[in-house]
Amino acid sequence: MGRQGTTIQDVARAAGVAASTVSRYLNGQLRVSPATEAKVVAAVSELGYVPNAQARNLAQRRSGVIGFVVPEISNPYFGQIADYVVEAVERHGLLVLLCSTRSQVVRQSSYIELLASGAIDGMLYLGSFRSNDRLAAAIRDGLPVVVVDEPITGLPPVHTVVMDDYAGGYQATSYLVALGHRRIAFVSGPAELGSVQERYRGYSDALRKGGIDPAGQVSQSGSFTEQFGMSALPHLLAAAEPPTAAFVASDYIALGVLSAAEQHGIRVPEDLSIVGFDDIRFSQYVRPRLTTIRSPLDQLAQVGVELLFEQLNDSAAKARTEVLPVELVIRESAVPPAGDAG
Amino acid sequence: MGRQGTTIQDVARAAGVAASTVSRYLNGQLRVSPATEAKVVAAVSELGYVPNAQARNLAQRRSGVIGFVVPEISNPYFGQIADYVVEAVERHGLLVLLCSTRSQVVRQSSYIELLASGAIDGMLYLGSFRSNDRLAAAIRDGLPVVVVDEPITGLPPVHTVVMDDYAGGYQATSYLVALGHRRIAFVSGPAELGSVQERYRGYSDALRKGGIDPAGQVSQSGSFTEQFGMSALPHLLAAAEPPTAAFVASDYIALGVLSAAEQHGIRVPEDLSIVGFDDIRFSQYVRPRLTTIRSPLDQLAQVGVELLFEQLNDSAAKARTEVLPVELVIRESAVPPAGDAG
DNA sequence: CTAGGTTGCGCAACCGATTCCGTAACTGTA
DNA sequence: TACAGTTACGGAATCGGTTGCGCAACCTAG
Repeated sequence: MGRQGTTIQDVARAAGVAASTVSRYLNGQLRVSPATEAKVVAAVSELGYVPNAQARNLAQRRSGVIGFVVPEISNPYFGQIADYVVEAVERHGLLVLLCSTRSQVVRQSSYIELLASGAIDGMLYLGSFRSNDRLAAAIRDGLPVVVVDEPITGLPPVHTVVMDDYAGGYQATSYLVALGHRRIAFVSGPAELGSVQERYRGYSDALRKGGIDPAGQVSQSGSFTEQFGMSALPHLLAAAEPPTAAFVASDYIALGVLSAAEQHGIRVPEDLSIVGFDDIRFSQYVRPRLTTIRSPLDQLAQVGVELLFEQLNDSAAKARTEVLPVELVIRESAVPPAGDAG
Repeated sequence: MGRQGTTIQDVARAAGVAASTVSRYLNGQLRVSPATEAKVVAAVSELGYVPNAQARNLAQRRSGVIGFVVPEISNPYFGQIADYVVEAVERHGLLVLLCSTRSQVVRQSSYIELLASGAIDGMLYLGSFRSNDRLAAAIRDGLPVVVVDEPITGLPPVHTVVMDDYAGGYQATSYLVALGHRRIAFVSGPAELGSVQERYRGYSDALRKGGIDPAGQVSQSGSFTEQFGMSALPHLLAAAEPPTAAFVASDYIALGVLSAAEQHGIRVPEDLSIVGFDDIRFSQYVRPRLTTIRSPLDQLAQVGVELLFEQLNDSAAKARTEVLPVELVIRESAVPPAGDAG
């Protein structure tokens, strides 16, 4: 596999031709005589020659590989996006290298540096931090980059693809308001994230539209984990007037809330209605099945990859932002409040 | 970021020294005079120099990167392993590049070739096929490889880490037998996989130990998906004497079975007891909570990485196989059969 | 039969680092 | 003061490919 040093020179020697001939023939840039072709083919297969990708990349200044940086590949939400990205990129004939930074800035920077220093032709970036200097530097140096799912600040203009978090928040909350709820909690991930803020804006606007003051509602923000969901529920219950519904802007958190509710003897949806966000794969397997906002992960990946290739082909393309529509999926976890005809 | 050609030569020129001096200084292999140091440091930071990884790898014949090839990164089971691998490798100071082949042989080969041709120092491989020629070739060429989770045939001797699938099958089935079940179905993934076969062996032996003939039981094999689980349930019910329990050797499949059971009006565990396999993150959020076999993913990753570094440090180390113990986790999805005192 | 245009292929420079080898300047000892 | 032993650094080869340029040998047309 090229590791033990079967080089193009070895092949050339074995075939009795020049290395340049082997190279050009292998890259289809040269028609050779049948005799030469036979000798080269024989030498290649006999020696088991595979070109060294590093050397090729170095000489060609391209690699045929796209990098995708992601906070935590074990999170199925990101994992799903990753596979969609892989699929979309491979349709273009390139390969994808995935980097899981496990949400550590220092790792993020290491991986960005690794990828940006010649290993890839372009990068998709999904970050869980507001900004990243290394990323900014890579973009300034001309690396084609598309930011997906979570907007990043402090960057040169860059293609961006995000979900319509505002609309999602608005739809979810409007639905609860329409069911008759007046005390609707907001539970979500890190408050500093742009996506969380947008969901909250949507939530607030929907509340106001229904004549409800957002300021009077209980609101919790933490991390996108079941654990946080479990710890958030008691805070909701502790309110003077506990909410009858919650917009839990992440299905993972919602899973935790569901689990904690059962432990606390709170029935969902009878005592507490819940609308989630993302429609992860498992939302339809929990009981009650989760009413949630569906984020189009496949589109996120596809559009992101398209924008990246656009940039690859025309590096002067000016940066733009695509906002993907989301959709309310009605299942069983939200109903009219108790004592209400709905 | 090295993309627009800030080379070590540029730095050398700006600092008024030779490229070799810059290189040695940057790699800490040379003490330089304070004056030189100052000039180099200034030049590096002013030009924003970052070494080209390809060139470095080429010259050093090492990359500081480990590759991990996985069938489907969107599958949280694999995603979880991936993050554990990343963590373990990073403790050694190296980085990890992930490749999701989406279970296609041709992709697998592409990625193996990409990685093996100089991009990485070693590889962890998790395959969903019985064998892979490219992998075999890479190993023969001296690439350090550790096979994890699923044994692969047709390979040169290679370090391998797997779960104790046999013991898992045995424990799960013994538990059901002990509860009083006599008709216990077996449902699992691709029959050609070694892990599935081992689980079946454990299942059969436990049955025989309980005086039950495995041949008389209904058995279904398909893919590791919820969909397959949903389609498998009707086949169990169609039997002349439907089973009162099922050993579903994958939690994903079990989720599907659970879902289908509800649609068919079958109560779990009252009408049908279920024991799963893997203890995925969501097994505790479904209702009933899944009784299952816990696979130690963290250990799988750790041991795999240790074996890999062992090989990296001593390429003559002889291949060995580690089998990791699994554990029965008792929750709610399995109870004694109806009309039985237990 | 020769001028001009292919076709097939080799030579050598180059991609951007690392590293072996060598040398000038400096330091310490006799 | 001369000599050996550092110390600081430069030159050039090398890693394994790609590619611009050039040159025979062959083919076609006049």
